[in-house]
Amino acid sequence: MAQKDTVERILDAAEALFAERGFAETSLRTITSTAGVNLAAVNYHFGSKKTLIQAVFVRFIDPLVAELSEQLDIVEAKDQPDLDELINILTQSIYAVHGQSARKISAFMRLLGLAYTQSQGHLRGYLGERYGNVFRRFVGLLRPACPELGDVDLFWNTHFALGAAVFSLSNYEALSGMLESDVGVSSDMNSAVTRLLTFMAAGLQSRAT
Amino acid sequence: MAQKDTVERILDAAEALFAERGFAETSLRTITSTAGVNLAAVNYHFGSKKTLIQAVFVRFIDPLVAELSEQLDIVEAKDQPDLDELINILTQSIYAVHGQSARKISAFMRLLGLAYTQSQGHLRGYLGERYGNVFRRFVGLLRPACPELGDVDLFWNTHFALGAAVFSLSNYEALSGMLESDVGVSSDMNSAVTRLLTFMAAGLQSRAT
DNA sequence: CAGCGCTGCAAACGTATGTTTCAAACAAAT
DNA sequence: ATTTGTTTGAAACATACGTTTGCAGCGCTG
Repeated sequence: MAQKDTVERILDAAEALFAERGFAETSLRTITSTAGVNLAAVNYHFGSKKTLIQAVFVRFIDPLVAELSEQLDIVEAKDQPDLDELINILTQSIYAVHGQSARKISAFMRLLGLAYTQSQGHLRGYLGERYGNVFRRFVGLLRPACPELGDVDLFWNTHFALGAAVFSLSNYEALSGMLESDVGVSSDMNSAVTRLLTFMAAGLQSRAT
Repeated sequence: MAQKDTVERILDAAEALFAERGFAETSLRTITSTAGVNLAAVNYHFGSKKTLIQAVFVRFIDPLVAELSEQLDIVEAKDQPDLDELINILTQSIYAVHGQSARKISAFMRLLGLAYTQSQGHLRGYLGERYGNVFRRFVGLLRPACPELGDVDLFWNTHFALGAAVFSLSNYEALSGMLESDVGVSSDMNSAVTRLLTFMAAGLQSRAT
């Protein structure tokens, strides 16, 4: 075929549109006309809108956890990695799979945030079941890297850090606009990510008194 | 009237439903039937769904910003407050206005998150115009409390911290469920908030090398 | 009492949504 | 070349949405 497969074109369009507007705000007609395919193609190939949403997530998370899992294999064979190494592994896995462009990373984070907030249960449960073990493996390596933290501290700090990343990067465009108008400084995403990683590392090691 | 005013009942229902499902996922019919009022009442009293959304935000942010502004008046008259004091002022203002129940705080944070993510421009612009000055006042006090940070560091760290708070508290119910099933520890929101504040304080003072 | 402004109600309007249908086009295999 | 299974296409379906309408009830004021 001269042009990409219908299934992939639908997934491409849906991924971009979901990221920028959310699930409910994105109609199948918008998706199919953006993708240049017939309306019925979604229900033919995916069954329903709900399963299309799941397919979008599977396609964009699967390679990431595969990459991350490989990196964890490598690092587990060596000495216990420290916190910076672990954060670096996570960051580099994301870059390796999804690239470094601000738009791509922003969309990635927005979808991640949607998985937590916009799901009426079905999506979060599905993703937790599918990717929970890799996540737990990562936390398992995180534990000895933060020796003074208990399991509860570690759990919360991890999600605080996740929240900082999801929120700031998924709204990166709006925030960098604010930065420009309020502080008068233009920003590039690389430096924002660097600051974010510093913030996360500092926060992750903190412990309530 | 024996029961609350129609306008208030609509706002109550809309606030709760928006918080738990988002804007697009909440229909006017659901709102009005939850509130026990007629469908047309929304358009009669508020004009449209869009302006109802704005009204919900105004009602729940206005008292908070007023309280916070008062506290900033008090603290500005004294010596320069340190970081912990400033964070404490913010936390106590939220508690003072919205109470400390997990459900209320969770709804508060979820709405705050929606204002950033789900707005197609109209809401974020509206809120920025209405509350921007108080926010800038707070950041102005934050600056001397973090003397080694430049304006750009401060801007990003502030939003990282905001993200950590919004993400973790708006998903508090789901996260505490995960904590219970994964770590086997039941959690109360107060201790989670304590940990969050520690995380935020540590992250806020961090600086990229 | 008559008139007026405000609120509540049931019903309808027009539009957009997700989904289904069924025939046509296509590719691959016999 | 014909058949078979798969994929597209245009159209329709049923439902849900935000909004508007017209009327009935109410408490006022003159």
